[in-house]
Amino acid sequence: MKAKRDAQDMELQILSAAEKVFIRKGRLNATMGDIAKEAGISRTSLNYYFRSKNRLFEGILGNVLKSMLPDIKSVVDSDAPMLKKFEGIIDTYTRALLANPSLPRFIISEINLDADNFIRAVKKMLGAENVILRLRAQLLSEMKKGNIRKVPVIDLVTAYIGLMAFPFMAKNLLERVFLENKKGAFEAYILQRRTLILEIISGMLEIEKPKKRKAKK
Amino acid sequence: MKAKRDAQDMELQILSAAEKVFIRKGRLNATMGDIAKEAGISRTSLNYYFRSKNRLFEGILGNVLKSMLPDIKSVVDSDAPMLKKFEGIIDTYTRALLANPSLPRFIISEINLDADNFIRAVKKMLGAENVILRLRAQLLSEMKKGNIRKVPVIDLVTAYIGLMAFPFMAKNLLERVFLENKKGAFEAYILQRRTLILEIISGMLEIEKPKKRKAKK
DNA sequence: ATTATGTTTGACAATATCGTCAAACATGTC
DNA sequence: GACATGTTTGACGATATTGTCAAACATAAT
Repeated sequence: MKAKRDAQDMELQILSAAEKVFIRKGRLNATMGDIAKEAGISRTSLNYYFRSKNRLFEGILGNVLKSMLPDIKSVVDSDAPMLKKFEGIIDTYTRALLANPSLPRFIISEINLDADNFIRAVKKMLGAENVILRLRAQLLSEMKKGNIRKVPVIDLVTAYIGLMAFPFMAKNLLERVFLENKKGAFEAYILQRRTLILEIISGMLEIEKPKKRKAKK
Repeated sequence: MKAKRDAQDMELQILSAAEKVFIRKGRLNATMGDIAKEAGISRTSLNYYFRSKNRLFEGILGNVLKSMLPDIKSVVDSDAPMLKKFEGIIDTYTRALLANPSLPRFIISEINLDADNFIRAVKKMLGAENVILRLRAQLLSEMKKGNIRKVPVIDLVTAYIGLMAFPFMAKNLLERVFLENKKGAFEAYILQRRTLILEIISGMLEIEKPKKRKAKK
């Protein structure tokens, strides 16, 4: 028979192209033509490998989630203090997002198209040894021990992701309004920003009482 | 002639419907059919009022930006201390976003479709008495006076908007993962969250030195 | 009632995209 | 070389969307 090797290569090539296009334009806006062009084949040939757009999307969803969940195992499972872990996590995600700046937008778009499917896929990806759950358990344990302040996990999650992801979603705006369209300025800002994020997370977890502030009814 | 009244009403009705649909589904994904249905008229009739989808979109862009820039003039121009102002701004935006939860997603989508047009439209909307610039000037002045810490404005902007907008973009996810799909839980969380955001912004602006933290090369 | 003006609609052509098919093509195997 | 198997492509029909037109409709002024 013909080169089975080539076929596998082509599949990978297509998946890679599809990943790029899907992430860049979103599931609905990306067309099979776009993907075929990106992969350097005809649209019909693309359909030969993946009978439909949905099939193709299913095919890449796992890969995309993998880049969304970079490897933070070693950090989480280390015995460094919690804040050191966050430093490592922030570093890892910063690198992952710089390599894939459209990822946050893609994920938000997917969450709003089909949240259930998204959650299912993430759970499947995390598998049995769920790093996120482990991190959560560590946080709760440290809170109980009084080593860090008791903060609702949802607050940590929304603060961390919001701070981390927002600049990427608004990249085009930030570059124009604050960074004078200078090449490399965005990456520099993102790298520099790690300190800010870490400080904010630290502030949330610090054991000292929050400043006096009257609750608002 | 025929009722000019009705025509104006219909235009408003259409603009309102278009606003809803555009914000909900984004500019590209919203179809003229969707909007016509939402407005309760035929698609052809919609084309009678707005010759094309782009015209219609231009028509609503101003309105949308208005809800994106709620009235914070009274707060900014008051002589309250800076942190009090932020409290007011956070309150105002919380209300605006709860009334329009899809707005952040829409804006991010627009920024990525045509950032220049977006910026142009915002500037036009803000006009001569640009509240945002005034707030910025106040911030810089207070920093100079030493009343608040010297923080790059871009850091304040990305932190504030990221913290403010992210939960709305991930609403579907948060409701499922953290809020057990309880009705009203999201709104309650958002309201409660104002305190967290204010604390973080306060932390950024507080005059005391940032905690010891070695810069990362 | 007739007319003029403004409004609504169904039908149409143009375009874009999707998924399928049969035919052409390439490359190993005999 | 002939065949079989895997790959690529052009062409097609189906569907969705857009913008336009002429015809139907409604209402106010005469």
